[in-house]
Amino acid sequence: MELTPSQTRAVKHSEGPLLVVAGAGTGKTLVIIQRIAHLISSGLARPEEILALTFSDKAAREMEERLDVILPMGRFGYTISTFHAFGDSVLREKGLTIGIDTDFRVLTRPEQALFLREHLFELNLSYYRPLGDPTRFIDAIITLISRVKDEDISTGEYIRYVSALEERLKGKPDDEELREFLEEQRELAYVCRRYQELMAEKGFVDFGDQVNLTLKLFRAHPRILGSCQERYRFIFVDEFQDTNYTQFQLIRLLGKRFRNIMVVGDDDQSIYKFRGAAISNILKFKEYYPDATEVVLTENFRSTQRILDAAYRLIQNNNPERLEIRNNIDKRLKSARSEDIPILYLPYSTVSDEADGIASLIEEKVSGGTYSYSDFAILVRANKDARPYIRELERRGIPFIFSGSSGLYEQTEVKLLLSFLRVISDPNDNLSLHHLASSDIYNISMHAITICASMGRKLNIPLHLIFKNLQEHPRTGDISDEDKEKITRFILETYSYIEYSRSASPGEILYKFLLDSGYLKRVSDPDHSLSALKIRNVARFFEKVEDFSRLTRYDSAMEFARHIDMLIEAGDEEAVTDIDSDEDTVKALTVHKSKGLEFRVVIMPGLVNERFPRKDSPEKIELPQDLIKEYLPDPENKGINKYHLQEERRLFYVGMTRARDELCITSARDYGGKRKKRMSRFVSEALDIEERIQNTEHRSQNEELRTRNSELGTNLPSPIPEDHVITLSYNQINNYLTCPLKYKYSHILNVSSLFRHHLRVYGEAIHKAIGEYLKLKTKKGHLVLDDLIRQFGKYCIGEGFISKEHNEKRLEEGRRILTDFYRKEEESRLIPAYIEKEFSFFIDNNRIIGRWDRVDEDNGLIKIIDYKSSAVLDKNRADKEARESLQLAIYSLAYDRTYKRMPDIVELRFLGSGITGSCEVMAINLDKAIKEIRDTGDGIRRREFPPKQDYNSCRYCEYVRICPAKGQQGEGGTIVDQ
DNA sequence: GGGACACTCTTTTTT
DNA sequence: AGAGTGTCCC
Repeated sequence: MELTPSQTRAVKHSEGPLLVVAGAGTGKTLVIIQRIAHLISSGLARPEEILALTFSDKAAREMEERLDVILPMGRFGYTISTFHAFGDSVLREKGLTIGIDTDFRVLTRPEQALFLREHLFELNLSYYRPLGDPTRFIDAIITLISRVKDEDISTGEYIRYVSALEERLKGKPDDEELREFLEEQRELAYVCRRYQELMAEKGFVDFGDQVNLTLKLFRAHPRILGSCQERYRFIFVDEFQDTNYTQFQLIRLLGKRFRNIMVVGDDDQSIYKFRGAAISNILKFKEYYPDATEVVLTENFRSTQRILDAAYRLIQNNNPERLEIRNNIDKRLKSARSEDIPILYLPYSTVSDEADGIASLIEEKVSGGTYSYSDFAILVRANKDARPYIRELERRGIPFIFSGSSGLYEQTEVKLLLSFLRVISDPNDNLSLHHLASSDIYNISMHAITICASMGRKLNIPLHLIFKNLQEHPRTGDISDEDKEKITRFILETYSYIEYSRSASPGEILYKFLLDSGYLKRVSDPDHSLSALKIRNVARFFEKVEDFSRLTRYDSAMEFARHIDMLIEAGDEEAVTDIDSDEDTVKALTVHKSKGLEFRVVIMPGLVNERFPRKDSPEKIELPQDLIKEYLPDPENKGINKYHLQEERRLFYVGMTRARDELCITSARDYGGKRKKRMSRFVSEALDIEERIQNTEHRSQNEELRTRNSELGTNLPSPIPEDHVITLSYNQINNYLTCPLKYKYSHILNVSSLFRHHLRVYGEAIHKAIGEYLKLKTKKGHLVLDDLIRQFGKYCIGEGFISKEHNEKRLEEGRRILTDFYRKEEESRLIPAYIEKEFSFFIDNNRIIGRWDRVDEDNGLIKIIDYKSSAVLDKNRADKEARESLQLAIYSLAYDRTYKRMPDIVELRFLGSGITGSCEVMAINLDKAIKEIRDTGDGIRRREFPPKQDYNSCRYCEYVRICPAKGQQGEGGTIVDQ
């Protein structure tokens, strides 16, 4: 290929620092490769003097391959690798010099989380380890640790920073805010240090270390550094705008001797701030290297001029913090192509119209003959934004690949294998047993399982034992002979797998299971259109099994089941499909993933406010500004998320410049929420008004009625009649409102796990203890503090706690709370009217049952009290909770119906903090509560249990692991099997 | 112009 | 669950 004059200038550059500002599609990798080839073939450099650094393995591989092509015999000796791989090799070779076990293992992020969790109580934490939810900050802490390493901050530095804060506080001891900040920072600084020590002890290293420790090593050992400097005479960095502070320090150090540093990048394509990228590296490169040669590449070989102009118009809005301004250069891209196709902007009224319009557009263009499916890419801001468009493609049978980064563990076939493994390693795991029994492998009817499950729940016996001793239990008459047979077979097989698992590896057991059950065969049925995908998913899962086998000494199913569960809980994610497919399919992917790729037609949907640009969400734990060495332009101007908006704009820029021929951007007003969405500001920044107005004519004709909801109406069992009484507790109502499907699992199918969460164990123990005390009090008796605490201690133990230390800390906390409680109660001479008194009343034909923790009567005022073991710290918030509590509303209604008068006051007593939230009963919205009760009753009568896939509903739901609604929205081409 | 309230979103990804 | 933003009403 012929090089342009500026490309040639970069390629022929001989020595000294070189900055190549290479806009999108201007051949930046080509320039690196050509220059390397040039240096080698002209004898200016020997191959082993070349060090080229990239970010991803893929980029390194590609560069190597391309270099191979043009340098057939110079193959050997040069180093092309990622920053991490380079650091890794240095550490393995020389790590001993800074006390690193060179046989270290690199922990992935979820492994780090697990590691931290394991050692959580060896860390001196309080604020960042709340006892009610000790693991809450683990992710945030790991992010912080990684940020610290990206910013080249040593633990010593961090601790010195904390000392400085201490000094500052001494100056103004009344500054509470500063004190609090100091305490938090102190915890964090010491966690960073302790983490590092613990990792070193175990011979672990994390990704951040691979670069950071290498830098540390070079700094500590000038001789090693010197020999590396001597060796790598020419250094190349691709995608320089994505380097973080530490990486740049490493490059500077390595290149100090010869200063032959060539960096290639585009400030307008810096989109990885969230993982530490320091755009200032490229912006300030010329300040670090004033003598640097600068080459600007603006000849674009990819897109039409229209697209480039629009992108340029957009990105101008990031001025003046751009190289174009700072270095006074012209970055306007010039197209090497002559086609002129208008950019489409299509505004729709609803998402389904939008999805429809996009699918139609693709179909039309493909049937027009000039395009094939693989020419199209749908670029979204976030993975989940892709859902509606993918669903429409799927509905129409348009082949597509969605390159999500997660989802493997949510696939039906993988979930089943997980359940199988859990059952094998712990047959008492009722949830998984239930899932496995009802799967289409064993196909036992829901009816039969439900009978057994209720029996198990009542007798508090694990489900598998009910299955095993079916005859011994009374109500089994209701189970058909066919089901009985299936159950017998199921339990026999399960026990035999358990037996087998004593001697076999998890891989072997899984394999046997897949063969024996015929599942593999069924899934590989060629008539089944999804078979290939499912097999791939199963295969991927097997890879995970093998990884485990390779890395652990205990290669048993039980270990594996525990390990993988913890990994998943720690946030391990595996993708379902691969974007690198040659098949003729439409590609759907995030803009981030699209970086470096190109497509003939790029479609960017969902361009509305709050989606693109997305609003800023700062890190949960932020690194203090004072510790950041990276240059932050104009730190004054920070708050108004200007940087964030700029980064989003660059992201949009990257998306637009992926298009070769056509760019189509779309938006809708209605995305399902109550509020109508406004068009993204980026649309107007990219297109001028005329273009937009012209495009406004373009609307989807397809306003047909969507009949999606009708799916719900079909095939439902007959409803429970109106006149039939159903009984509900607050807990049931609450569950139904959280998620109807959760209600079904818990109260109809009776799937319950024997596992009790630590918060429940603790809460119940507190309740039992104070209940005991108060009951005695009403009987004019007295329970002494020691006994109160003893009562509590008896119940506050269990497997649910993170560790023994966690349990002990909770016991301590409970003792403190109870002592407080005791003291207050002893002071008060008020005798409760009722303790744990039961009630029941009707709303229509819904019988509501429950019990009041406590009712007081004081000077004719009736007060209903409910105890909470949690800690709400703010009185206002506590009052608000009391006002909005469905539970208290129900309790008030119950009191009114029972005693024909309303209570006067209701209270939530948060024992954890000693704060009481109270409100007059008048302030409670009873109508709302009644409506919620009615809705629940109606839904249950209609037997409607649709999953409510809510962020929060699912986050803390114990059924997520087996819930069929998770991961079934058509991602990766999977459909719902129902 | 401000306070109360309603609504909406809780990414992006590599090593 | 919690924070941030938009809207409505005075």
